[in-house]
Amino acid sequence: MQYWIMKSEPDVFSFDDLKKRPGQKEAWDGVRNYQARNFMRDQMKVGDIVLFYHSSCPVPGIAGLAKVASKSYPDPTQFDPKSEYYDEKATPEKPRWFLVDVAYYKDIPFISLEELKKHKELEDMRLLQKGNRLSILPVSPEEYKFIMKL
DNA sequence: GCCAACGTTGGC
DNA sequence: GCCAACGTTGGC
Repeated sequence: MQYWIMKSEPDVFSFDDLKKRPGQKEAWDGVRNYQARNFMRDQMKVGDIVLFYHSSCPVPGIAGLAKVASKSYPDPTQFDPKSEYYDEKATPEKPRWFLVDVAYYKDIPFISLEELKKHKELEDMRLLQKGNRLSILPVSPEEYKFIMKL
């Protein structure tokens, strides 16, 4: 079992939005970065815990907990010419982009980025590294435990 | 295979 | 809206 951070812009899709979805579940589509794709395709397992992170907003931070709710499968938006995520080089026979379903797991008090930065124990977190732009990142068990005690 | 140009991310 | 960081693209 692994831990992850998945970023989303709350204006586009927030943790509350996830809770309101049918089955409180959503396909994490639109990821178009190979490293992030590889995490979903190769490493995520059903039941992995996801820190749902709000980015590009007035107060960035961890908004709640979710779980990986499916194995990885091809992102259907890559085949849809009308989608903004359409990829003309992808075919159903040779899909390029993969995703997993993510399901609501648990409410926690909001933990801001500012708060995370205060703790020496978290200074090596990939999320906090300078220049990090990946929308999906692994979180170590130690980091997860520490964050849950904040 | 190099690398410059360009685009995107995301905090501030 | 700015800008640093970094990924991707495409010419050579």
